[in-house]
Amino acid sequence: MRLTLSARPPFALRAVVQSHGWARLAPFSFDADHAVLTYVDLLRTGRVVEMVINEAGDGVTIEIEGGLSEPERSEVAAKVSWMLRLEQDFSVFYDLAKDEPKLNQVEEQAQGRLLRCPTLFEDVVKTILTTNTTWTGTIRMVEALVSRFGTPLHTDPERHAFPTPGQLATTDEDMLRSAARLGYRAPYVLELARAVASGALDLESLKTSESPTQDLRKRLLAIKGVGGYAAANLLMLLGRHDFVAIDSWAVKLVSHEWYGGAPVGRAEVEAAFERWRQWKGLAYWFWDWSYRDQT
DNA sequence: GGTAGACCTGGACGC
DNA sequence: GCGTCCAGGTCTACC
Repeated sequence: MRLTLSARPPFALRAVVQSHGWARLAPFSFDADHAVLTYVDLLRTGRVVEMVINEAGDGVTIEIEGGLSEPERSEVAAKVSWMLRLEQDFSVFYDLAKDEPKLNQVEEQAQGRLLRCPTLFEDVVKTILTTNTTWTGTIRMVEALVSRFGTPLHTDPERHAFPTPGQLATTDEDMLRSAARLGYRAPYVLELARAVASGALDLESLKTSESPTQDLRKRLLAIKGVGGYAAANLLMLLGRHDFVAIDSWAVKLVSHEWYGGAPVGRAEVEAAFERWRQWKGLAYWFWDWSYRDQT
């Protein structure tokens, strides 16, 4: 079965996929040669499907093996639209970026959309697994979580959907430490999964919340394992770009760009992008750091 | 509000 | 092959 979805222009699937590393984390995969994004998902009906997403016309097509019921079609369309931010409008950011040489490429290259997972739960777990580790460590931990706890794809049992909060809630800390090698992050992921599974934490409601960004930030910071860096990243995924996700790399880049390599702190990173106000997160994200491979 | 130390893993390095 | 050191954010305890 094939679904077709249109996107608000400008749109480029490759730009969304390459916006950050999520496409390299299971159950995503990306065929760079053919620009095909795939994602294995557990639908509400209990069926596991592989979404094969291609750019086509002014949007994307989604191919799924076999037929889909009408509720399943609606669910797939809504999830892909959310994951790729097909409807998001970046025109204000593009107008601001036109006069900045380090950002004037963003509209032409259709940058602005950041790939995200279908649930905020999955985005939060993955973000926690990016903290205090290397990128290869994150890939390894996510792969272990998915393969060990996720529901397998019927047509390819080697591939699995991302585990639901309920699936993770029934495990224990020792299992997360030994089977997925999450280390000290294990209790954070377990506590989050149990809170969401029990209904004590309605994480998904944040996706449509109209609360001020500061309020959303406070709610994210209340999650164990989510600090300033993780909260800023998650706000970006929620479409709120008011904060820069300051990690050691951000500090290094800002030091090199504005301070001649001298040591700087969080305040200097914030100050460097202050003029971009509600777009400062995106301005940092898509700043032309082309010299960085030399740093 | 600011700071120090612990948390855990894997990679780099020296022997 | 083994041991040591280090990088990576967040939490807790303490001032």
